[in-house]
Amino acid sequence: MTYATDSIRSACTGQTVFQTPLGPLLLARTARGLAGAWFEGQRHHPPVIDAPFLDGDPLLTRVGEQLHAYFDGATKSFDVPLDLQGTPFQQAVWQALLAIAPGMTRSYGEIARAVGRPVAVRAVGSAVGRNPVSILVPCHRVIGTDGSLTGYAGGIDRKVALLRLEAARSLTSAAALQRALH
Amino acid sequence: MTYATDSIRSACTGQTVFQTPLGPLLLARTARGLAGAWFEGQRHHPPVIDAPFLDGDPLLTRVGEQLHAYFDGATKSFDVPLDLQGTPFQQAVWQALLAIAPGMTRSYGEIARAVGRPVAVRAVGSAVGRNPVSILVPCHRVIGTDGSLTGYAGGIDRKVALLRLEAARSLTSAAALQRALH
DNA sequence: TTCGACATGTCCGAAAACGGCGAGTTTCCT
DNA sequence: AGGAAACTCGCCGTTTTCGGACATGTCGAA
Repeated sequence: MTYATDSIRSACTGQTVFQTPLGPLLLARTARGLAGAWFEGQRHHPPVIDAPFLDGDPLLTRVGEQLHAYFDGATKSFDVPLDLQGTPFQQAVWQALLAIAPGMTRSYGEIARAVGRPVAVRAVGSAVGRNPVSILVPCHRVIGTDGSLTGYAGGIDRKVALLRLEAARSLTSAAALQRALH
Repeated sequence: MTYATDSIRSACTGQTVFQTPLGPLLLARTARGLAGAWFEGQRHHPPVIDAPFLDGDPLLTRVGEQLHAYFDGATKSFDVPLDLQGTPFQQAVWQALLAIAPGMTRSYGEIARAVGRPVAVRAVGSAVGRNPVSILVPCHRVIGTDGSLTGYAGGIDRKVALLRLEAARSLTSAAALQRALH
């Protein structure tokens, strides 16, 4: 059975679209928490979510508010229950992402070591790329060891924008930004 | 005793040939309705029909008119009494075919489930292939689950032509056409 | 009577392909 | 000499693809 993609599609109980400065963001929830946040046209974006569009859903509304504050620069952290659907390995990786503080970055190798699979670097790359909840699970804070941005399911441009927004100040990310901006 | 073929051959009271854009179509009737419509050289085409060739038969004439309208794109549905000779299983399958609306397609598995024999998929394939009344009983609207056209007693080309004529718009049939046309 | 051939679909295991990497080497510039 | 870019290759979880086995009704041929 296919883990993430299919199980998300069927488990969701509601969805809505939130407008961000980086384009529309599709939010999807399950009974237990936020399960998806994909940019329009994002890679690995589920084609369809089998769930009704909700306008006044408390959880989704709260996510919207926090996203608003985030893009305003008022805050950099989120506080909503997440329901991340994925394989055990993916879960571990995504949890590791949640431990990266705003303004900081980690390399794929560091994440690999953090989850106890020091050599599974490339697999970490895959898992990071399949993060179902953009922004809140900060997959954009993972960059190459040499500081290159390497990739982002929503497009490198959005990755740059998010890192700039968080005013990343660590040495590596400074170098990364420099590279990304030429 | 052999079911369909023989019983059709002997029960028929008249026949005629109708010219279509896809080649000559042999029409055969019984006392109760249209019993056969085979393309030239079609698989399972009865070698000979023991019935006189009729020119002015009301039923056959009516079928001809409706076929004319069908190939002109003026209509996609037919309204003539059918007398389908076959086993109970075949009857059930052919009835299921009649329930497929023009422009839609079904998979062999869906038909199998529709007749209450979810695992008799392969038998459904046989039964569909032995449909005695081409076009009016829309066996051309049955395709593989993966969208492949798989087969047609009158030749895949004719199946493609019929589906195109009906401007099938469902996703599966779109994929099917794409495959068929390479 | 028996047997084989069909206009398929599902399930399962195996194998191959595919990445949001990184370390090491080579190449090609000052 | 140095050092940055280009290239190679191994790493690994996940996904996709592929092949085989099985189930089913009917008909024609041995």
